[in-house]
Amino acid sequence: MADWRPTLNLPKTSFPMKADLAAREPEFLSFWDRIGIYERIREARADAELYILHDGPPYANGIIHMGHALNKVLKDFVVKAKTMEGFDAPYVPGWDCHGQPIEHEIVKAIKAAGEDIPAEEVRRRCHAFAEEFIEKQRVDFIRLGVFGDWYDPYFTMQPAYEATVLGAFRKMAADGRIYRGLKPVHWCTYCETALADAELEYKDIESPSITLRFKVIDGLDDLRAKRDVYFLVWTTTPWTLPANLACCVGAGFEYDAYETPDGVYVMAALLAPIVLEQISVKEHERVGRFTGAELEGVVLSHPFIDRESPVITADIVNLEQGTGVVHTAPGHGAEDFLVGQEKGLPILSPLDNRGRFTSEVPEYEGMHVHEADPVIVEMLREKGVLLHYEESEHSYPHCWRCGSPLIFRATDQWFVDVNVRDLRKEALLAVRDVEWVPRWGQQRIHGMLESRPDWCISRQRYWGVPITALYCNKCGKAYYPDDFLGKIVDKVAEEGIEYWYTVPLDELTEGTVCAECGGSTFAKSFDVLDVWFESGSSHLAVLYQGKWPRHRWPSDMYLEGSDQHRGWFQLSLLVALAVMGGAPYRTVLTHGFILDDEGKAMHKSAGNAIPPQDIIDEYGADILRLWVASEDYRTDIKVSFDLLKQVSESYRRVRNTARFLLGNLSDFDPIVHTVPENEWTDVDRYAYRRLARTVNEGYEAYNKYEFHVVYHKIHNFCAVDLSPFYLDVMKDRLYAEGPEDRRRRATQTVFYYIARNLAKVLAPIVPFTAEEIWRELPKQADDPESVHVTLWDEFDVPKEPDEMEEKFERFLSVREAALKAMELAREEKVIGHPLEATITLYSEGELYDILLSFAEEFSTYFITSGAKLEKGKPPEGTYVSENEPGVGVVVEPAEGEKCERCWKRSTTVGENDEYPDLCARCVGVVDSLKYTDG
RNA sequence: GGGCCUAUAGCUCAGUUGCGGUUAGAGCGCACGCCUGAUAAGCGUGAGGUCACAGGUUCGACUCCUGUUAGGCCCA
Repeated sequence: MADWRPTLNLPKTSFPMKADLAAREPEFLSFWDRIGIYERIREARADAELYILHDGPPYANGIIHMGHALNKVLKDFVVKAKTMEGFDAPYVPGWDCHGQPIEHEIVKAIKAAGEDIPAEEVRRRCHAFAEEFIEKQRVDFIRLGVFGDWYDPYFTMQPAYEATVLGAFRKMAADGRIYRGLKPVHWCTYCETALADAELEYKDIESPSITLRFKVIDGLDDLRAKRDVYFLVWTTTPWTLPANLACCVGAGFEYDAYETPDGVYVMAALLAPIVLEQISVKEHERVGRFTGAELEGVVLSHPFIDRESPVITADIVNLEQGTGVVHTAPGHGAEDFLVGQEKGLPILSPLDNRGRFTSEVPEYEGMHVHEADPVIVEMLREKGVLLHYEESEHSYPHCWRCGSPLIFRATDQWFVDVNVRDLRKEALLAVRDVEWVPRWGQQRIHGMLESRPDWCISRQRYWGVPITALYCNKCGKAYYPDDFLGKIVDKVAEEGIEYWYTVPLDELTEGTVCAECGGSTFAKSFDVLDVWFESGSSHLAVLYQGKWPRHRWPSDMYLEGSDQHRGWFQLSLLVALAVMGGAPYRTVLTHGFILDDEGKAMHKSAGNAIPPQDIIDEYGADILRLWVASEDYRTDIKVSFDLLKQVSESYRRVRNTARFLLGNLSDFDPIVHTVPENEWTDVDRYAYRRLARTVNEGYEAYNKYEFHVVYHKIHNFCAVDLSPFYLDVMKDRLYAEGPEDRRRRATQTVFYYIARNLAKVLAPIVPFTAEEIWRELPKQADDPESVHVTLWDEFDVPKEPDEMEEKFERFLSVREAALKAMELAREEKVIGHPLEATITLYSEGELYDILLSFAEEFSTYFITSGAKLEKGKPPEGTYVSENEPGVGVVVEPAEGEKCERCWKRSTTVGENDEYPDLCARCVGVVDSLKYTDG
């Protein structure tokens, strides 16, 4: 029997079925590097409108995790999509370099080695540390297929950047937004230094837990008419009592007043039974009930100092323990401080650096706070205000260096006043003009801004941009006039922050006189700026400063995790409003966090983290990216190897679809063989329309940043329209007709459009695979080397499905019935392969007319050897369609013999003497090949 | 404890313009079958859902309201 295979046009391509992405992707990376893809795109879009996605800098202290990967991939989706939409979308990646975590690592290592290192060397090591991780992260980000200015990124430790940060500080100072004030910080009285949160070690300690009474001296007149009235207050830190300035109640809680033999006691209603028991009061009678809000304004007297302590409402009160009345010392607690700020309380912190009471508390002057608790408790007992005492164990912060218990102590700090020039109000307004994706982002940041206190911008650390002020040695007043700061900004721009540390003091202070006291000697400030102040200035350094060409202020988009509503989004906004008078972004897009497959947050410490590198090694960056695209990032998203496996199955479907298209284009040259649309067959037109809709809807979804919609559209197009229908049905035409058959060329034309546009619409999501498809694709004259330089093609299609589509959808529904009928026939062993069958469809009415227009191609669309349409009701016992009532399908074995070339059954097989095993069509084709092949 | 958010088949998502209306859809995976000219592919058929739970509004709720549960981010 002759082998007819050589006479068929079977698919031929070097595009492999197996992606082997882990191995192949690096080849594309070096290709992109070789052609300078980023610059290539810049050149191609030189005259295009700008679109600026400004990169939020990741912190340079570790290798990347899934959160980084998610964030950078989403950014890359936006940048690549905008680029293909026609914008010039430069992307300058950045890194956040200063700050406590890096300093902590370095200092820890120094400590472990027992070294004694000057601050200058600490900074040098921090610098090197940051550089090391920038390089590691850079390599990993590039590996993800992210395009950007990787050879010229921004770092917050670049001198120009540091100068920009100081410039922002200078501008705010000039506008009177900066002030110095007191704020409590964790303080070690032995090391005499402030500690950052990460330097705290929590240990359980025993401490006194006391309940005492504060006498009411104003308010609650009715009750006081008869008896003395007291509020019961609970605390575990008696030593902070000298700094008490208020007592807090919860506005919404209920408070009861109880008459007792010792006076009237006020406490939270819910806690009263426990408290009364504790203080051993057996006789009591409720004589009043108030809400916390009603108690605001009552004035208490301090139990042992001649001072008033007003009752105020605050949401720091809880009813888990104590009395529902909270002793409040704004100088000694973070919550107390915030309450104090809100209610306008002063800040009192009568302690010196070594933790000893100052002359502000004459009774205990010189006493160390760690000795004060028992002394104060004893005094309270003597005065008769102590109602209950016990020891209790609880978790308390200790110094990571010396291990001693810490205190909260108010210290001088630098602040940005959020009320000067209505900064906070401006922010609340600005937020309304920004597009938030998803929408609720606006509510979230608005809520945070509403309650935001002044911004404390100073830190007592080594590794950061110094607050370049002087302090008068005589009066302590800070000196930082505009011209002084201006000179320093210029120097830092050249030399970096080391300038400040190394410049001789004389050079700075020459001829300077303190405006406050006339003093002429000064000391340098060694506070550094909050790193949020630095990263919050990135828009100035990157967009405005002019170092990066083709940038402008403000940006079009900020894109970060939803935690940044409090962080970068908010602080960038404050800096931008203060310095530039507007928001630094037009759109803010936020994504959720990464969860494991059980929906639990992914943390290295929880042991459920999957490093991006593992995914790349096993599946490749395109799979990781496709996973990102498959999920709706607006909520938190899960990742697991099972999930990735699922994504890679979907990937294979799309890849194989592309491969099939490419395989059937091996003899197609678009310049020579393109067939105009008016010569296409109906199914080609329908397939092309499906392509047009998929692509247009895909671009629309890109525009709305709904990448999961793009993913599902493309996948559905491949898995519903193409593979099981158009591609399957066209095989006979492509394989068995002569190469130059006009209808075959028409289908190839559509295949070509599909493959080409599939590559384009896929490009932002799977840049490697899209490039691989593009490379295999027959080229047109002015096609660029890389798909990423191309522009998307918009398709002109009617908004609503037109008659052609509607008829086709209807036909496809009938086709389902035909397939079902064939499945039943297969079960009954009437047929095996569809080509062994012939089909008769019964229909009437309007549907008959529709089907009639498809009847000529029935056997093509059903992939059977024969098919015909009959008007009228189906005979008894025929399979009837579920979706299309009245449509019946009869499946019978096809007549004739199997053609050995095209495998269809035909009564024409055997008619030709020269080719007795071929059908008439194939005889014709083979005959014509004889002449063309010579 | 507070603010913001999430919850539809085993999995990923739709569910018709931020505003209620027949039997809640698709793909993947799974099971079974076909093919062996897309072959570590392709085709077909099928089984999977109390729309987290509980109330309420309504003629009617996946959709609106309240509460609960579970989870996330931020804060305390």
